[in-house]
Amino acid sequence: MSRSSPLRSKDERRVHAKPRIKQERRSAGTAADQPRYQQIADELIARISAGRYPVGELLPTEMELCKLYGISRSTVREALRRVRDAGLISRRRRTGTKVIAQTPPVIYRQPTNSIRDLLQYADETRIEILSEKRVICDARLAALLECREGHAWLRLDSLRRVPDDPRPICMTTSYVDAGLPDIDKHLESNAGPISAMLERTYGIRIARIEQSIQAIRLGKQEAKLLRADVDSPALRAMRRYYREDGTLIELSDAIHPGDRFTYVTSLVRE
Amino acid sequence: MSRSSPLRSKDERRVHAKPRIKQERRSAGTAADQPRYQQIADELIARISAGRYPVGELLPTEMELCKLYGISRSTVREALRRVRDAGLISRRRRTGTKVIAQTPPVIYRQPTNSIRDLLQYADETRIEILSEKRVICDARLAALLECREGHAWLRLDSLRRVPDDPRPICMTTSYVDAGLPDIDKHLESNAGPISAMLERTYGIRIARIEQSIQAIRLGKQEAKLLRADVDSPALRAMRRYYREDGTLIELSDAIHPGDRFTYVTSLVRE
DNA sequence: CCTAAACGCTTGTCCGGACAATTGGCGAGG
DNA sequence: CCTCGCCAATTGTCCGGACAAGCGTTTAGG
Repeated sequence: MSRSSPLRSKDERRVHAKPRIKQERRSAGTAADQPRYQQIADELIARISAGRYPVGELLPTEMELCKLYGISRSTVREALRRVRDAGLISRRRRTGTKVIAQTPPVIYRQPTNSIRDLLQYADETRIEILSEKRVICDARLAALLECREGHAWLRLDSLRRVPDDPRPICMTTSYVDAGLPDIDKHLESNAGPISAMLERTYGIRIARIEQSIQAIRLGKQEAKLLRADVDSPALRAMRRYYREDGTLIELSDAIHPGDRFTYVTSLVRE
Repeated sequence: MSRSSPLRSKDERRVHAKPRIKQERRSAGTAADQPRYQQIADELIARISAGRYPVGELLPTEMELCKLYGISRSTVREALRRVRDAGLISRRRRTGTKVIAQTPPVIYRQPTNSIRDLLQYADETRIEILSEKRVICDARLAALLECREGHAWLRLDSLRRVPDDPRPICMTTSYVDAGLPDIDKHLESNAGPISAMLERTYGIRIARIEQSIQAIRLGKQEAKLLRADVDSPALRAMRRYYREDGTLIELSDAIHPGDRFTYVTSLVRE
């Protein structure tokens, strides 16, 4: 591909050239009934994938690609946009277009439309608040909540039930930053996930959630609260909710009896 | 906003108008030091969010937006592209631009760059195959593997260890479709995740993964294999791997002793 | 009344051009 | 030798125009 196809003459360009090109492609058997920019994008992706443009190197500049393929800069840019959206290149003014990956990164998306989905509580579950109190971090709690000693949090203990079953499906200990105004009142009147309430009420944007799931053995008190057997297995899901700036805004620690709860996720490839 | 600002005159347009606009915005305190298309996109999103353009209704056509904001069609299209990428509108020729959602869907993405991340096995773990045999589905297995009775699968039992610890971190039972040519040989010589091998070797594209996690009690045999206590809690992670057409291509059922494994996920808001 | 062709509206594709913003690199001056 | 300012290269933004493609709608014909 070292030959540089010359720019088409003005007359050729004046009439929309795409149909002619498509005809060519069709007759050549390539059968690319796609817009030109998509063809270019596919070709660039193929070349990167083949190592023709190695990772770390620069792609030809936009103008060079224009000449190379005999197309306008808009079309080149549209193609490069696709390649960029595929995660293969990054672009910077003056520097140019750098190849950053050889193959599109495999990304599985968790189609979580709400934090509700993450928590997997059906709408009909109900929450029963056991206690709500203000706590000041000692060293241990400060480590858990990633703050300095002395910081104040609101601790909420609760049970969650489904209708018509006296046995709770989980017990949860939640910590919310006590610095939020009227947070105690809002917590009491809140029905759904705390994180959703925080977003709604305070305009906080939860940018990241870290979740860790573990199998544990139920202790005596937990078993009693959950109406389960002592030493029976349980699922412990600890979730940390972070703001955009990386500060922790909420932590919840939920314990589910093993026979009453299964955590299900679905990952869809992008 | 019923007044239709007239298109700027040719002279005004000849000199790039953006700086002037930015100046206006700045002096107005709106402080939108952003490209024009982004401003338009933000405004459209705000209006949709406010119900000014209700869900199900049509947005003004591109040409109408051109006149409304006094900008070119390219800029309008760039703005609409953003709004579409935000998931608020869908566009169709002749029909126009339809509002399909009032607020951007909250999407948390699990930045899983490989199935390795999902499995959370560090690179240094090693697999020890216990047995590998061909099985024919009876009714129970057919239900588990979502196939008809009589279908053949390859069943693989294995342990996974970290170096310098005789206690395995998990035992896994995997089922792979036996219809794949030479699958038994490929399984034996395979080191990493089976799903990755399937993609590599057979060009299979795994489109979806369903994962369910549960807390269970270790049985006698499992405890012995895992060198853990009988009745101690364990995490059971069952994963089903599906192809594009929805057929199951692999199932793996992993059991981790509760004290040796924590399942961690990180969700990042888009 | 029904069907099919023609029409025209709206988005999609592509062009060529102009200037802005950013930034790596070079050269002048200290 | 180092620093600062200028230059030039490259991508970003925006314009105006032309035609294509797809598809409701209308209309002509049966």
